[in-house]
Amino acid sequence: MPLDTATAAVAVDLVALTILDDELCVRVAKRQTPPFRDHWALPSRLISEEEDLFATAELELARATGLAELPVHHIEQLAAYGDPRRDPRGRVVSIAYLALVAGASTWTHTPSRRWAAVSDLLEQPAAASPLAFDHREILADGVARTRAKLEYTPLAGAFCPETFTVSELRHVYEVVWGVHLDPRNFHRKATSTPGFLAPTGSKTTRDGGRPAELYRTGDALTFHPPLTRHI
Amino acid sequence: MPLDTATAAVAVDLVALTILDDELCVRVAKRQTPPFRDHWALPSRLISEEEDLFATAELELARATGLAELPVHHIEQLAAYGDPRRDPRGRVVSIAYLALVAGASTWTHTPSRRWAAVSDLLEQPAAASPLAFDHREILADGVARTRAKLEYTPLAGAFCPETFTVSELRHVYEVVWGVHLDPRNFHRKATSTPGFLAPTGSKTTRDGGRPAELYRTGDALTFHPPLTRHI
DNA sequence: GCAAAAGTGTTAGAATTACACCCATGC
DNA sequence: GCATGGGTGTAATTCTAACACTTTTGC
Repeated sequence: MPLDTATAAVAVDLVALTILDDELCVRVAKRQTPPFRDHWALPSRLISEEEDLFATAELELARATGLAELPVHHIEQLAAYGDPRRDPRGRVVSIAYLALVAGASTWTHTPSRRWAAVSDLLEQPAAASPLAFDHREILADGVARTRAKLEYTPLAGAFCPETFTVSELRHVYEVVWGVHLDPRNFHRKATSTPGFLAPTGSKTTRDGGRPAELYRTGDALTFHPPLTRHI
Repeated sequence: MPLDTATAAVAVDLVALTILDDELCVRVAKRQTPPFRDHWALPSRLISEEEDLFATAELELARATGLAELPVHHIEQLAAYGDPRRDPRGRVVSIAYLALVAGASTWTHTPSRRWAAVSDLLEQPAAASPLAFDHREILADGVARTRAKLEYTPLAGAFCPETFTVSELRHVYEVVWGVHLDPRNFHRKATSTPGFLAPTGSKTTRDGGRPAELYRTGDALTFHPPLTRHI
């Protein structure tokens, strides 16, 4: 089996999500060159000889967000996309990574890079998508994965600063799932699920009203029974 | 961005699972050539110019099982593996696919291809694994995915023939999860969860005792609340 | 009849849901 | 005081878990 046959360009594409102004947003870059010139695209980089896929995704996250220091974040592999015609220039297999980041803000916006509302990008049918290549499908997969994992993992904390209140965490769920959750029942569920939250002992009044306990993300990988987003 | 830079060999690796003699088994092939000569390896094929990743996995499943006609099965993408040193011959990025198949049997065994018990392959520590490359890790990921998806999808049916009884389905859960389930509660849960089972109207006595209803896999993609494997 | 597996009923406990209600701060 | 959000109590309902019991076949 000679290894110089059947090669392809291999890229890492990034679905970097954050929450901005009560909206789930994704980092996109405007394409400067054909194909899909002036369309928005997910941040992407070809793999180098030394880096593994995960490291490549970390590097691209740092570059794409344009922040000197990466904020709290979570990265995991999403899926591989390898349709022979997904890039008109040739065979490109992309490994998509899903990143959830906190601390994004609109002042990282430039004419060619921004946080775009996911709902705006996905509402168009695939044929009229403002996104280049198959990036609409990749984004949809990333959003679906995120919605699902909030049910049974403490991942929502990745959208919050280092320490956060139960309401701030609930707000993440409400934005990502697009639902309203009962604050009292959510509080009880979050604080009583082992490994969901780690108490810090501090409090804050930044949300107004009575001071709220501050937590860190807990160490559970998954929990049972899960939270439910189904009514 | 010239596309002829940074290419890699791209392969599809297959974690094909089945249930044989009350054991979860995976299809493996003995390597005839270095590296890892005489080790077992997951079925694998380099992508061709025309096929997409899913089609490549289907082709490899047909080849690896050696069956003229593929039995009932389910295939989904598992993950991509791209460590630069995972193959000593050069950079190979593998997209692993997970296949669950029914109707496997020991008469497809040859000296170089067989269904091997997953427990035997995973019980050794990684350093002493009988599996080549990073295939132990890929197999472990595939088994973990399978165990998880049995909780909230009707996927267990993919291990059964076209039509099957509730006990046969329960047997799949017991083997894959390595637990004992109460037949009466399982029966109630399976038959009352919408989309889990589709009645056929037929019965069978092949398991002995009172005739049992035969079902097909239902059309639900996921269900809530899930089955639980936690005690 | 007897063994074996299918399937139903029942009950205690756990989890979810929908609220009423009190608490601690800023103004 | 009063508005605001934080947090606890509680009762109705639903889900789970354990197991007694009945049904329908083969032998």
